[in-house]
Amino acid sequence: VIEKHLMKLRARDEIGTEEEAAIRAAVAEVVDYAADYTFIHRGQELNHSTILLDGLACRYKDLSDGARQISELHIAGDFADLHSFTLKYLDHDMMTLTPCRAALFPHERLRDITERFPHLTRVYWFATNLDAAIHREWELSLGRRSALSRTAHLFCELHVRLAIVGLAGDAGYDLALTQIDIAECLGLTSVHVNRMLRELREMGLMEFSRGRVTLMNLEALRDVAEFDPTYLYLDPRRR
Amino acid sequence: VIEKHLMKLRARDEIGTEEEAAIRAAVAEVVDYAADYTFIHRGQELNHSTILLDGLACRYKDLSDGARQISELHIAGDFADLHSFTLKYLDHDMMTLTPCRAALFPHERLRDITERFPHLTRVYWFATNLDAAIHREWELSLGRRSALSRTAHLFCELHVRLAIVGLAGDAGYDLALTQIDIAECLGLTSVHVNRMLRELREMGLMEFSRGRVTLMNLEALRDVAEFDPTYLYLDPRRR
DNA sequence: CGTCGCTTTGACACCTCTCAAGGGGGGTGG
DNA sequence: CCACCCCCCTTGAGAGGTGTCAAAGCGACG
Repeated sequence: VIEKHLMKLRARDEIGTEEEAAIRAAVAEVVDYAADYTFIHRGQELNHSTILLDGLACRYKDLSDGARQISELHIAGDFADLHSFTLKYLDHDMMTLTPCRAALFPHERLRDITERFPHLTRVYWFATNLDAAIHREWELSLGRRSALSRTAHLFCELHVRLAIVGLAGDAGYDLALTQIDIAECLGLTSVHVNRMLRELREMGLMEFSRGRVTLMNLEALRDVAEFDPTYLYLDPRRR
Repeated sequence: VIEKHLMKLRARDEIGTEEEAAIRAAVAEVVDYAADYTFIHRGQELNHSTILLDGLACRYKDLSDGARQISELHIAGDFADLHSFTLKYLDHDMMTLTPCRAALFPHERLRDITERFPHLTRVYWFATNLDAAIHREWELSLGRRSALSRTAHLFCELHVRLAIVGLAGDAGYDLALTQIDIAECLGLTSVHVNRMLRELREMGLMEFSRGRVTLMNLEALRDVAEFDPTYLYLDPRRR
């Protein structure tokens, strides 16, 4: 069930067979969530972490006027809340955006892994640091990129991340998000996201329609976004 | 030399005497950097991490037109680039904003710690997750808070973080930043930061002048910022 | 005591938001 | 099977928040 998770880990480091066995053994339960279901509430005490097997989920925070900011999107294979292992409770909510299947990983077994597998511990530590790197890139987008560039950047990031787990090709990828969801990632309104998508389409770069992203000119799209995949750490110089 | 670092760790967890000794023993060297010195370049291979002993530093990324976004500020006691231990190279630059003193921590000794001290390993893993939590809060600021609220929020965060290491009191704190630096944290121009600071001053909330923050009405400032310190994880429910 | 960088202020431009209205598609119930 | 309905998408017009440009003031340092 966790093949995509292993694909993601192996894109950055080697995972031995004993380590793989330990990961597989740590899965306690597989659960299904409906779309738009908040499966972790801020402040809630947690004793397990969640690997996303299928579907799209996100971390988000909001303000008193209801404005919501998604701080990261999660795709199949992501350890969506691995950080809860050391944090014990989260500062944000986690929500599904589409129907999702997930594997639950008790913290107790993670702790076991940290005491028996130092290398695997570093691999998982790395995974949470990768989430932080994505946060930093989004801070750059939110703070300094124009709405058009920021929109292009999100689709470039998802293209790379989905390709790692076999869910994207050169032509494009499926992405069951609404323009409202995208607006909440980008710090824009859905009205403006709509205008930016139209502009990207009229520029001949990409199209997003009915849950499908069609890449018409990836290179030009990356230029608009100033997309540099360094922050996704696919160049494994480690160990 | 690392007293502030220990204060920061102990604000969130217990550190035993053996662990403290291991930390002290891991410091290889103490160095001084001038202000505005980029001490880590993106992509550069790293074999040590840096604890900030004194001064202010930051992580930043920039775009081709020169626009710069600071993704996190670091104060005395912070392990500024602990994440480089698992990442091996960084996706961003690190720069001093004031003259700084720093302790260098070879990755080799950190690896040693991860193999001998599972609890301390989790403490340091937690520390990198805390940085990610700060990134998420900044994403919320950059994406959804107004310029005024965002400005207020930064000063609330620094007040809490500096107080943990004994560098802030109820009256205020020293902060040797320029309005340009603040603008680069907030995704604004320095001109607009200046206007927001004037507004906060005229509202009787706080004043920032010549490297000194004076808190005139902290409660009201926090209201404007919608500041909730949960994301700084000062409520230790763990272990 | 001059210089250079930072701060402060004003006027104006522009990017993105707000508000509003109509269109479309898929699911659900009759 | 059809019709309705509810989201979501799309587009336009106008408002407003923040950026740009410019100039003067201030302060620290050599």
